[in-house]
Amino acid sequence: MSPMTEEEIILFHRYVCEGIGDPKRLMLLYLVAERARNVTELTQSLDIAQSTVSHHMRILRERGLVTAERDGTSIYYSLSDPRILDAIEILRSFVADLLKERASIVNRS
Amino acid sequence: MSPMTEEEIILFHRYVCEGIGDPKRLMLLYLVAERARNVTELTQSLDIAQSTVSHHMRILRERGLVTAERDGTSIYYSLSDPRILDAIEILRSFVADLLKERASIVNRS
DNA sequence: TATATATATTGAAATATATAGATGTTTCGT
DNA sequence: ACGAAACATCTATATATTTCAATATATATA
Repeated sequence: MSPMTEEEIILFHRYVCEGIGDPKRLMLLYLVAERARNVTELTQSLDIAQSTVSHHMRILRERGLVTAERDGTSIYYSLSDPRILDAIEILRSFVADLLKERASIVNRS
Repeated sequence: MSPMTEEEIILFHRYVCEGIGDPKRLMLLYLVAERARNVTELTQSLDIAQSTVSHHMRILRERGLVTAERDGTSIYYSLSDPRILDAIEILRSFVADLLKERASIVNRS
């Protein structure tokens, strides 16, 4: 739990935070974490333009969060490392508790 | 590890991703995770305008990532939940491995 | 109550990001 | 080699975000 240097922070931000820094990309990460999916499938799941999906997948790929594998004309994306979802799940439990807490504060008034 | 609904993704993004979505805020999180610090201390540590620190702390506070406690004219911020750093540390190890791997690929050429 | 200190808020400028449409590239089948 | 399908890239636009300076607010002290 040693503090990050400023340089490490910059890298961490670029690789991880920018990666998960958009709701659409989070959904894409969950979709490819479930199983490898190609761009067409992802486009259909999210109801956004194909070029937008490609753009997001490029960001995820450049940052090492997903891996791409070609099969014919399709490109299948997968989650590159289980730790990504592990961490997201921890934060997810935090948010769940936080929202519960905030809801109870509202109801108490 | 159940998939998030779209609504949960939106909330998760708002609370966590937007929170850690800036390098300066990441540094601020690490600083207040170490020990409670007031705005003046944080401003000196980061070499940015005081109003900018206040702005970032507001974002962290609104999203429940830090808690604020007044002591006289000062306001001391602390990390609100250890899980936040736990998750960041997991992702940090992922990024460390990723960079090692990419460095070795570069050197191999 | 007046002054100083600490923090928050507002407003404006610069920068970054998401998105879609159009077009380019790659691969496969014919 | 040609056409179709899948994906990537480019360009432009709309929107969001970061930042600082100026100002406001809150607290303590003389």
